[in-house]
Amino acid sequence: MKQEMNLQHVIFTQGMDLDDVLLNQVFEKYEGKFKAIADKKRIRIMNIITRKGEINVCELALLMNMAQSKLSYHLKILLDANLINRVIKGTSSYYSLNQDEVNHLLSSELCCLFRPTW
Amino acid sequence: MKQEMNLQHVIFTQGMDLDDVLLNQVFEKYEGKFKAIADKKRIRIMNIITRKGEINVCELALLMNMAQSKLSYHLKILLDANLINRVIKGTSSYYSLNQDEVNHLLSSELCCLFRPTW
DNA sequence: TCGATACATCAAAAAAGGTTGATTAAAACA
DNA sequence: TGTTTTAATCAACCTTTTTTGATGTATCGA
Repeated sequence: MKQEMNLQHVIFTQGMDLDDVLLNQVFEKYEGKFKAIADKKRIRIMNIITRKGEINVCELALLMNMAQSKLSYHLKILLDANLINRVIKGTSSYYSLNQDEVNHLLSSELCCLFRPTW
Repeated sequence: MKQEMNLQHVIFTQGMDLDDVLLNQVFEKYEGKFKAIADKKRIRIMNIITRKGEINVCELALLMNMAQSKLSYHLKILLDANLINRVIKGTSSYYSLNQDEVNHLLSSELCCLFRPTW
């Protein structure tokens, strides 16, 4: 998912000026964030995390009615996109929303879906 | 991409209360919009359209350095998600940004990428 | 009417993403 | 130390999305 600075990238960026290269990096950054959020299961996960404030995989699996491995897969995608945070306590992983990141990404209306105050 | 009101859907929504069903519809709606924008080529298309105000496929193909059929494919995805508008003039299709939709979806910072005033 | 232009659409192939069940690893506790 | 709990990871499989090159359709000008 994440674009490496590989040969293809180098070839692609030849003949582009600096502005274009920088702009392209911005596009790639947002592509990653939007890909993470572009899934109704993951939107629902974020919504539940928001309402619970903090939740572990076990409890989330029950609420989502979803197998643990599948959940871990989706949580990793959200975590890699920096949309959620993880804190490990004992054998459990507790996840919470990265409110700042979400606020900087989504419209204020949309953020309602991911705000504890409702 | 678009979820139909099929048997699976009906089974899925059994045992959920009305709030859950409605919330799920919201999640599906945003899944669609985010999927459309979760691609750096399409983000770049939107950015170019924004700066040009209005542009046809031919000119866009030159600027993007992209085959016409591929471009039509991506434009259709953005159009279906209601993120851009199309007006047909003669044999040409002119595309422009759906500013309202974008504003309701993205943070004001992010909207900068899709505002003519820069 | 006969090309030429502009664009959408199609079917097949390739690439990316998601699911599944099993395995691994680390902490907790008897 | 042996067992249980929690969650991450893996490989095989399946599904969805994207690319490709070709074809279809409508408009325009000669």
